[in-house]
Amino acid sequence: MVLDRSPRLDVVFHALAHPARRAIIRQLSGGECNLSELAAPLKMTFPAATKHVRVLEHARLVRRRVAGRQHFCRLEAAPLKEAMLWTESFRQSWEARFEALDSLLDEMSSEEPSRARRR
Amino acid sequence: MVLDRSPRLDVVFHALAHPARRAIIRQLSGGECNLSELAAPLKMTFPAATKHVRVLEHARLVRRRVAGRQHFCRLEAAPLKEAMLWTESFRQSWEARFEALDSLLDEMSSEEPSRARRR
DNA sequence: GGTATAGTAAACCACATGGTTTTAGATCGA
DNA sequence: TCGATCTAAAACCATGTGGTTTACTATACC
Repeated sequence: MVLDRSPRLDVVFHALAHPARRAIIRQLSGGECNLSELAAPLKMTFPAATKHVRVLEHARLVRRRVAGRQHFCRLEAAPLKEAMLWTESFRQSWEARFEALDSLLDEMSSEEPSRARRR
Repeated sequence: MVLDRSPRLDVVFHALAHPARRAIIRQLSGGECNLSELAAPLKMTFPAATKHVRVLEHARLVRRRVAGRQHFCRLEAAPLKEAMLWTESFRQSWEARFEALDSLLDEMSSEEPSRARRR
């Protein structure tokens, strides 16, 4: 059972609530990147971008590996899974309204992984 | 395809990032409630609680129906579905790390709806 | 009509968030 | 060693968030 009163869910959902952080997650889903690579596509200064990475780390959605002067980041799926479980816990009571979800997910699953990427 | 740069995802994830608002959603998953019923279990003043309801309305997660002096609220599944679709868009690239999710979801689906409620 | 009830609105407060600029430190390569 | 590169850290600022108290409006009930 996933509890509503969960500080972890607080920070995970908050981390997902900013487009720049979702873009970072999207980019990291293609593989490890260092901070400069992550900051480059974002329309903000480097310090601002690294602050967003810190928020993602705090939510344990991103893990950092230091190699010399470069800091490589990679995704961590577990917290996202926890967030999905919370959402999924309503499936029973919302079954009728969720009826179209399964077919949509099936569509996406049948797509090529590369087609599922954006930009 | 679900875009990272989506104001709707911003407000939906932000709405989900507070335990009081998740508790409201949880309560509404059991059926329509008026504002007093929603505010009662929350450890805050009534105006604070109704502000949270407004945030949920702004995210279109909650719809309001006015009947006399009472305002009844009910859940709206669509935005939550959109949030789940964004998360699901990583399933392909994270397949290995998501491997345990399906079985967990199956477990939950086999539970009674009433057992899936909390508190 | 008068009173209790359901909810709104506004003013206010402390603190968090998201951004900037500037300064500084560590490491790599020539 | 020296300069370029990668990142951190700090100070600062505007705005947003989450909460309160107080005052008000509108509806229901006796």
